[in-house]
Amino acid sequence: MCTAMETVYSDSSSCDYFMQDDEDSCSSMHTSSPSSSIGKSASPASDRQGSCATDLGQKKRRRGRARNEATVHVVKKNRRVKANDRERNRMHSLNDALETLRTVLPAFPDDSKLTKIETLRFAHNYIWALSETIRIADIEQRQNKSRADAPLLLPNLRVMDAPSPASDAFSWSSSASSSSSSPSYCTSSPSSPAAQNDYVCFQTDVRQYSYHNFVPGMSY
DNA sequence: TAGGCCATCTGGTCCT
DNA sequence: AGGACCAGATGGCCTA
Repeated sequence: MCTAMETVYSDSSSCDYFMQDDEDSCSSMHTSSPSSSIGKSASPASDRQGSCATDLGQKKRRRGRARNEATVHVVKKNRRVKANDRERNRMHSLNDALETLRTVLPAFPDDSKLTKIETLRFAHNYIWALSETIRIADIEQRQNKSRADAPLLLPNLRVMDAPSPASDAFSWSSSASSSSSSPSYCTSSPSSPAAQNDYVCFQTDVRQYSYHNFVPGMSY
Protein backbone atom coordinates (compact mmCIF):
# COMPACT_ATOMS: atom_id res chain seq x y z
CA MET A 1 0.00 0.00 0.00
CA CYS A 2 2.78 2.32 0.90
CA THR A 3 4.89 1.70 -2.13
CA ALA A 4 3.83 4.86 -3.80
CA MET A 5 4.20 6.82 -0.63
CA GLU A 6 7.55 5.24 -0.07
CA THR A 7 8.50 6.25 -3.55
CA VAL A 8 7.53 9.79 -2.83
CA TYR A 9 9.34 9.87 0.43
CA SER A 10 12.39 8.11 -0.90
CA ASP A 11 12.43 10.52 -3.79
CA SER A 12 12.23 13.34 -1.36
CA SER A 13 15.04 12.11 0.78
CA SER A 14 17.23 11.24 -2.14
CA CYS A 15 16.51 14.57 -3.69
CA ASP A 16 17.44 16.39 -0.56
CA TYR A 17 20.48 14.29 -0.33
CA PHE A 18 21.47 15.09 -3.84
CA MET A 19 20.95 18.77 -3.34
CA GLN A 20 23.14 18.60 -0.34
CA ASP A 21 25.72 16.77 -2.34
CA ASP A 22 25.59 19.39 -4.94
CA GLU A 23 26.25 22.08 -2.48
CA ASP A 24 29.12 20.21 -0.93
CA SER A 25 32.33 19.02 -2.40
CA CYS A 26 32.37 16.72 -5.38
CA SER A 27 33.79 13.92 -3.29
CA SER A 28 30.40 13.37 -1.80
CA MET A 29 29.01 12.84 -5.25
CA HIS A 30 30.59 9.44 -5.29
CA THR A 31 28.99 8.50 -2.03
CA SER A 32 25.46 8.79 -3.30
CA SER A 33 23.34 5.76 -2.61
CA PRO A 34 23.01 3.32 -5.49
CA SER A 35 19.32 3.14 -4.79
CA SER A 36 18.95 6.81 -5.46
CA SER A 37 17.51 7.04 -8.92
CA ILE A 38 17.32 10.77 -8.58
CA GLY A 39 21.00 11.04 -7.99
CA LYS A 40 21.61 8.88 -11.01
CA SER A 41 19.39 10.78 -13.31
CA ALA A 42 20.54 14.13 -12.08
CA SER A 43 24.20 13.41 -12.47
CA PRO A 44 25.32 12.37 -15.92
CA ALA A 45 27.50 9.31 -16.35
CA SER A 46 30.46 11.39 -17.41
CA ASP A 47 30.30 13.34 -14.18
CA ARG A 48 30.00 10.23 -12.10
CA GLN A 49 32.86 8.47 -13.82
CA GLY A 50 35.24 11.39 -13.97
CA SER A 51 37.31 12.66 -11.08
CA CYS A 52 36.55 15.94 -9.36
CA ALA A 53 36.72 18.75 -11.83
CA THR A 54 39.53 21.12 -11.08
CA ASP A 55 38.28 23.52 -13.70
CA LEU A 56 36.19 26.07 -11.88
CA GLY A 57 34.05 26.83 -14.89
CA GLN A 58 33.29 23.21 -15.46
CA LYS A 59 32.44 22.87 -11.81
CA LYS A 60 30.12 25.81 -11.93
CA ARG A 61 28.38 24.50 -15.04
CA ARG A 62 27.86 21.14 -13.47
CA ARG A 63 26.68 22.62 -10.22
CA GLY A 64 24.28 24.91 -11.97
CA ARG A 65 22.82 22.19 -14.10
CA ALA A 66 22.51 19.76 -11.23
CA ARG A 67 20.83 22.33 -9.08
CA ASN A 68 18.43 23.12 -11.85
CA GLU A 69 17.55 19.48 -12.37
CA ALA A 70 17.10 18.99 -8.67
CA THR A 71 14.88 22.04 -8.48
CA VAL A 72 12.81 20.79 -11.38
CA HIS A 73 12.47 17.49 -9.65
CA VAL A 74 11.35 19.13 -6.43
CA VAL A 75 8.81 21.19 -8.33
CA LYS A 76 7.53 18.08 -10.06
CA LYS A 77 7.35 16.23 -6.80
CA ASN A 78 5.41 19.05 -5.18
CA ARG A 79 3.01 19.09 -8.07
CA ARG A 80 2.53 15.35 -7.72
CA VAL A 81 1.86 15.63 -4.02
CA LYS A 82 -0.67 18.39 -4.65
CA ALA A 83 -2.29 16.39 -7.43
CA ASN A 84 -2.52 13.37 -5.17
CA ASP A 85 -4.16 15.50 -2.53
CA ARG A 86 -6.69 16.84 -5.00
CA GLU A 87 -7.39 13.39 -6.33
CA ARG A 88 -7.93 12.11 -2.82
CA ASN A 89 -10.35 14.92 -2.09
CA ARG A 90 -12.10 14.35 -5.37
CA MET A 91 -12.63 10.69 -4.59
CA HIS A 92 -13.79 11.57 -1.09
CA SER A 93 -16.39 13.94 -2.48
CA LEU A 94 -17.46 11.26 -4.90
CA ASN A 95 -17.84 8.82 -2.02
CA ASP A 96 -19.77 11.43 -0.03
CA ALA A 97 -22.17 11.80 -2.93
CA LEU A 98 -22.57 8.05 -3.10
CA GLU A 99 -23.24 7.96 0.63
CA THR A 100 -25.88 10.65 0.25
CA LEU A 101 -27.42 8.63 -2.52
CA ARG A 102 -27.51 5.56 -0.27
CA THR A 103 -29.42 7.46 2.37
CA VAL A 104 -32.29 8.26 0.03
CA LEU A 105 -32.55 4.72 -1.28
CA PRO A 106 -34.67 2.14 0.50
CA ALA A 107 -32.58 0.26 2.99
CA PHE A 108 -31.88 -3.36 2.42
CA PRO A 109 -33.44 -5.80 4.86
CA ASP A 110 -30.19 -6.99 6.36
CA ASP A 111 -28.73 -3.50 6.51
CA SER A 112 -25.87 -4.57 4.30
CA LYS A 113 -24.20 -1.57 2.82
CA LEU A 114 -24.58 -1.36 -0.90
CA THR A 115 -21.39 -1.34 -2.86
CA LYS A 116 -20.70 1.52 -5.21
CA ILE A 117 -21.88 -0.25 -8.30
CA GLU A 118 -24.92 -1.63 -6.49
CA THR A 119 -25.83 1.83 -5.28
CA LEU A 120 -25.74 3.22 -8.79
CA ARG A 121 -27.75 0.34 -10.23
CA PHE A 122 -30.23 0.47 -7.42
CA ALA A 123 -30.68 4.21 -7.86
CA HIS A 124 -31.26 3.66 -11.54
CA ASN A 125 -33.92 1.04 -10.82
CA TYR A 126 -35.44 3.12 -8.09
CA ILE A 127 -35.87 6.17 -10.28
CA TRP A 128 -37.45 4.04 -12.93
CA ALA A 129 -39.82 2.48 -10.40
CA LEU A 130 -40.89 5.88 -9.12
CA SER A 131 -41.48 7.05 -12.65
CA GLU A 132 -43.60 4.01 -13.35
CA THR A 133 -45.56 4.58 -10.18
CA ILE A 134 -46.36 8.11 -11.25
CA ARG A 135 -47.26 7.03 -14.75
CA ILE A 136 -49.53 4.22 -13.60
CA ALA A 137 -51.15 6.31 -10.92
CA ASP A 138 -51.86 8.93 -13.52
CA ILE A 139 -53.39 6.37 -15.86
CA GLU A 140 -55.52 4.90 -13.12
CA GLN A 141 -56.67 8.32 -12.09
CA ARG A 142 -57.77 9.04 -15.62
CA GLN A 143 -59.37 5.61 -15.79
CA ASN A 144 -61.41 6.28 -12.68
CA LYS A 145 -62.44 9.64 -13.97
CA SER A 146 -63.52 8.08 -17.23
CA ARG A 147 -65.48 5.42 -15.39
CA ALA A 148 -67.27 8.13 -13.52
CA ASP A 149 -68.21 9.82 -16.73
CA ALA A 150 -68.79 6.85 -18.97
CA PRO A 151 -67.68 3.22 -19.06
CA LEU A 152 -64.35 3.03 -20.84
CA LEU A 153 -62.11 0.03 -21.30
CA LEU A 154 -58.40 0.52 -20.86
CA PRO A 155 -55.72 -2.01 -21.62
CA ASN A 156 -54.73 -4.14 -18.72
CA LEU A 157 -51.39 -2.84 -17.49
CA ARG A 158 -48.68 -5.30 -16.82
CA VAL A 159 -45.66 -3.33 -15.93
CA MET A 160 -42.93 -5.89 -15.94
CA ASP A 161 -44.16 -7.54 -19.09
CA ALA A 162 -44.08 -4.36 -21.03
CA PRO A 163 -41.07 -3.89 -23.25
CA SER A 164 -39.36 -1.03 -21.53
CA PRO A 165 -36.11 -0.11 -19.92
CA ALA A 166 -37.62 -1.74 -16.92
CA SER A 167 -36.19 -5.12 -17.58
CA ASP A 168 -32.71 -3.75 -17.56
CA ALA A 169 -33.35 -1.17 -14.93
CA PHE A 170 -34.68 -3.78 -12.57
CA SER A 171 -31.73 -6.01 -12.88
CA TRP A 172 -29.45 -6.49 -9.94
CA SER A 173 -26.04 -7.88 -9.63
CA SER A 174 -25.74 -11.35 -8.25
CA SER A 175 -23.96 -10.09 -5.17
CA ALA A 176 -26.97 -8.04 -4.27
CA SER A 177 -29.36 -10.89 -4.76
CA SER A 178 -27.62 -13.00 -2.21
CA SER A 179 -28.42 -10.53 0.50
CA SER A 180 -32.06 -10.17 -0.33
CA SER A 181 -34.71 -11.88 1.70
CA SER A 182 -37.42 -9.29 1.80
CA PRO A 183 -40.69 -9.78 -0.04
CA SER A 184 -40.02 -6.39 -1.49
CA TYR A 185 -37.65 -7.95 -3.93
CA CYS A 186 -37.92 -10.86 -6.26
CA THR A 187 -35.01 -13.01 -7.22
CA SER A 188 -35.46 -13.37 -10.90
CA SER A 189 -35.90 -11.17 -13.87
CA PRO A 190 -36.69 -13.50 -16.73
CA SER A 191 -37.18 -10.79 -19.26
CA SER A 192 -33.97 -9.03 -18.46
CA PRO A 193 -31.62 -8.76 -21.39
CA ALA A 194 -28.69 -8.37 -19.09
CA ALA A 195 -26.54 -11.46 -19.09
CA GLN A 196 -26.29 -11.99 -15.36
CA ASN A 197 -27.08 -15.14 -13.49
CA ASP A 198 -29.14 -13.91 -10.61
CA TYR A 199 -31.20 -10.80 -10.24
CA VAL A 200 -33.06 -9.00 -7.60
CA CYS A 201 -35.83 -6.72 -8.64
CA PHE A 202 -38.54 -4.72 -7.08
CA GLN A 203 -41.92 -6.24 -6.57
CA THR A 204 -43.14 -7.15 -10.00
CA ASP A 205 -46.10 -4.85 -9.67
CA VAL A 206 -44.70 -1.48 -8.78
CA ARG A 207 -48.20 -0.31 -8.10
CA GLN A 208 -47.99 -2.08 -4.78
CA TYR A 209 -45.62 0.63 -3.70
CA SER A 210 -46.72 3.97 -2.58
CA TYR A 211 -44.34 6.87 -2.41
CA HIS A 212 -44.38 6.36 1.30
CA ASN A 213 -42.94 2.90 0.75
CA PHE A 214 -40.23 4.19 -1.51
CA VAL A 215 -39.19 7.32 0.27
CA PRO A 216 -39.17 7.11 4.02
CA GLY A 217 -40.60 10.17 5.63
CA MET A 218 -42.22 11.34 2.45
CA SER A 219 -45.99 11.33 2.37
CA TYR A 220 -48.44 12.24 -0.31
C1' DT B 1 -6.69 -18.83 0.36
C1' DA B 2 -9.00 -16.74 -3.61
C1' DG B 3 -11.86 -13.19 -4.95
C1' DG B 4 -14.31 -8.86 -4.30
C1' DC B 5 -14.20 -4.24 -2.84
C1' DC B 6 -11.89 -0.25 -1.75
C1' DA B 7 -8.36 3.61 -1.13
C1' DT B 8 -4.54 5.59 -2.96
C1' DC B 9 -0.93 6.79 -6.20
C1' DT B 10 0.30 7.81 -10.78
C1' DG B 11 0.72 9.39 -15.52
C1' DG B 12 -1.90 10.83 -19.41
C1' DT B 13 -5.36 13.81 -21.47
C1' DC B 14 -8.46 17.55 -21.79
C1' DC B 15 -10.08 21.99 -20.41
C1' DT B 16 -9.90 26.76 -18.63
C1' DA C 1 0.32 26.44 -16.24
C1' DG C 2 -2.58 24.28 -13.34
C1' DG C 3 -6.70 21.79 -12.22
C1' DA C 4 -10.18 18.16 -13.27
C1' DC C 5 -10.98 13.83 -14.85
C1' DC C 6 -9.87 9.22 -16.00
C1' DA C 7 -8.03 4.54 -16.08
C1' DG C 8 -4.45 1.37 -14.68
C1' DA C 9 -1.61 -0.49 -10.97
C1' DT C 10 -0.98 -1.81 -6.35
C1' DG C 11 -1.76 -3.30 -1.82
C1' DG C 12 -4.86 -3.80 2.32
C1' DC C 13 -9.02 -5.64 4.33
C1' DC C 14 -12.80 -8.73 4.56
C1' DT C 15 -15.51 -12.78 3.62
C1' DA C 16 -16.92 -17.28 1.84
